[in-house]
Amino acid sequence: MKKTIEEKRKDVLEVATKLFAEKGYEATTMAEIAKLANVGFGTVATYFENKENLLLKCVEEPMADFLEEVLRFNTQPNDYQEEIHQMTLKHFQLFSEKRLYLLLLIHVTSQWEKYMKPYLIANKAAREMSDKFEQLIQNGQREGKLAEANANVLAISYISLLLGLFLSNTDQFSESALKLYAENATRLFGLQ
Amino acid sequence: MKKTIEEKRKDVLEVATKLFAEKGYEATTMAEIAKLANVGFGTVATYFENKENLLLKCVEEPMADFLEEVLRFNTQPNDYQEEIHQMTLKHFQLFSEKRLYLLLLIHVTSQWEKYMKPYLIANKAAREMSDKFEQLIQNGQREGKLAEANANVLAISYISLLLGLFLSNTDQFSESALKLYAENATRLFGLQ
Amino acid sequence: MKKTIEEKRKDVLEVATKLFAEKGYEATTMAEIAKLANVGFGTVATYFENKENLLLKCVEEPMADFLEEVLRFNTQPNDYQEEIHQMTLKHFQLFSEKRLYLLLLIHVTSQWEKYMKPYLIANKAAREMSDKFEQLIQNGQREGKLAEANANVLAISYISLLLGLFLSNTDQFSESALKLYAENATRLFGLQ
Amino acid sequence: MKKTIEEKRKDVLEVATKLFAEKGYEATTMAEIAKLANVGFGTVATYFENKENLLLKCVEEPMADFLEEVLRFNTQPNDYQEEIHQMTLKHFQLFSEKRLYLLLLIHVTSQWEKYMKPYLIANKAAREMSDKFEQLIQNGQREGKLAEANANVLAISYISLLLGLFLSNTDQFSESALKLYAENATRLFGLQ
DNA sequence: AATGAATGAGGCTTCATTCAT
DNA sequence: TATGAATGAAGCCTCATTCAT
Repeated sequence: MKKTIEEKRKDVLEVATKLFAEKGYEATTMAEIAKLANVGFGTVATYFENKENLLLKCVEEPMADFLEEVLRFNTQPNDYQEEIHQMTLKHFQLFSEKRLYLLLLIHVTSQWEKYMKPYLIANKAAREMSDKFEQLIQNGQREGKLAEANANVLAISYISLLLGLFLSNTDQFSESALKLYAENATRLFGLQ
Repeated sequence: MKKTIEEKRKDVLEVATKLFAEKGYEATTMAEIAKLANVGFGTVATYFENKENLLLKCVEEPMADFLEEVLRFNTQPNDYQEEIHQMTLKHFQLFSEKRLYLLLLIHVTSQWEKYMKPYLIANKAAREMSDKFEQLIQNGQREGKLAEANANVLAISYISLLLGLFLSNTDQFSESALKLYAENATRLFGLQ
Repeated sequence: MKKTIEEKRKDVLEVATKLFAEKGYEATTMAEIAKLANVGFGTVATYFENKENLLLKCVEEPMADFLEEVLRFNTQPNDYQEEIHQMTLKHFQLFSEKRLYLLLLIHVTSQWEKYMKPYLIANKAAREMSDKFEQLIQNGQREGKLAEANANVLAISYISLLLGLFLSNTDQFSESALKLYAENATRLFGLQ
Repeated sequence: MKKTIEEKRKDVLEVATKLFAEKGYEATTMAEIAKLANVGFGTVATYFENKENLLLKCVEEPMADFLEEVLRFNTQPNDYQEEIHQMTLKHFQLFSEKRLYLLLLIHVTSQWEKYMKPYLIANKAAREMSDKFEQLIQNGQREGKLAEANANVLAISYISLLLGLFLSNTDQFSESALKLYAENATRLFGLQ
């Protein structure tokens, strides 16, 4: 039973993302990607032109869905406590699930001069997140529901906490552990 | 005026740390390190045997001092509010100052299978930090001064926030910005 | 008109054998082999993995045919005089023709600790030769046709004479010279 | 108790000869020689200028004594049988003892284009040996004591047998084994 | 005289890319 | 369209040599 082109292309992207994230871009070879994706290694070149472009696609293509999920919260909820609880839990679950993708984003970010195009994509997304968090925070502060901290600082701290947690821990978190971390994070916002 | 061996060795270590952190281990060439450190490139090999060992020394040698500074806080202070305020400010300043070193630690951690020896060093340090933070938190909780969260979760969240902040932001923070972030972080502990 | 893979592989092996034999393994560069074999120098790596393995193949692959030719004599002939005359002539011609291969064998033998795998192959062949010569000698002695020397000593002396002649003389022997040396060697066996 | 310069120089030469012979010229490092000779490695350069010249001295200096010993036989003896018996035994003992030196000579001979100067020395010696053997043989033939073979062929065969034996056998021969081989070799001359 | 720190040329190897099938 | 044989650029490392002490 042969796979469609679209399926094979996706296999390659997934394998590449995993390897780029775990071993780094330079240390990952095209041959290794091809092998783990069960395609001939000329095929990878056919699909993605070259290695650099493959990295770009690894960063680019999942971004829309990822960002959409991250930003799926209400900046003017009736109940800030409830909204933020749900949001943090969602984020911790999502970031845990997409850990490899985040690792990849950090890689391209920390070497932004080399990976300019992927970096710009990652950076734009980070700003969008930060902006929407700020809105939520400012709205909550205006209604006296959230701590009176600098909204930008708080937003960036929140993102940093999320990233730092999944980047510096190599092993998976259980569902219950994620819940604990999510609840803990709400304190940043001045809740509880 | 010639530099001593010790000075040149230190130059090499500093340059290597910077490049490994910014560009990644694989993407950094020995020739580049040598050039920026103003030594012939056989000299790097003379000092450090090989690239892998150079990485190890970059991680290993600064660790003792770094760890000592990070752990320089009192786990049973009279005034928890004051102690934690000072501690967080100290940590944000220190992590900002040692940003490159932290980047390097994250690199080896995120690819721990490849960089086993450096990873073990980084990991041991992380556990020591986490342990001492936990002690502080548990003591504070026993006296009713800190939030009743799981101490381990809180400690790891605090470290994650610190790491995440300096890893995902490529530019320097001003002294006043650091102060804001530090104060903001105290909320994690349930202060203010 | 393009060469087949098999032809190119053989070209590389021949060039490598020649250079390894004439200049020594260490002094021969992969680039030199590739150039003389008219292939790109990555190609040599594609065919043979690495230099060490190339040496192994140079020793290994021609051995079966070579050994078969060397051992093509009758250990119980009717006419020992005739058989040994023909055998020695054959051997001197063969060793002259395969001079480069023999040089290579001596190289790996004289540095056996470094070239373990090729050495074992060469050594096994040497023992097979020696064994079959001994049989011939013992049979001839039993029938009173050959000198009453220690058979093992005689066999090894014969091989040594063959090897020594072609190793220590850098230039080619003419057909008539070979005949002279061959006849001369029969005296070792106590003939004539 | 410090060694004299002359003693240290000799140590270096001996170590170098051993290593050049066993591992080959290219595979032997100056550092290794210096270490085994218990001198600093700049010292080797001070004594011998450079590696190439060290090789030359390894070949050159022992040659006079060696040649003198090899040529110490009478080309017009009263008893050819006796003289040749004694000569062969002497040669087999000497070549066994100087096996490393002979290996070295073969090395430089088989790569004569690279090691021109050492090669010329070795070659000149070989011709001197061959010439004196020829004289002995021709004299013996004239008196009807030796086989009527081509004297040059016989001389070269004899040298070849000696060289081949010690080059292709990696292990030491016992005194009694040497005696067997020596006696066996006399048959080449038509004795016994 | 003796040493070894510093150096960079050159080799082996890896690997992204090209191209003919 | 999919493949992998062929290629050579570039990196790490080894090591002979130089030179200041």
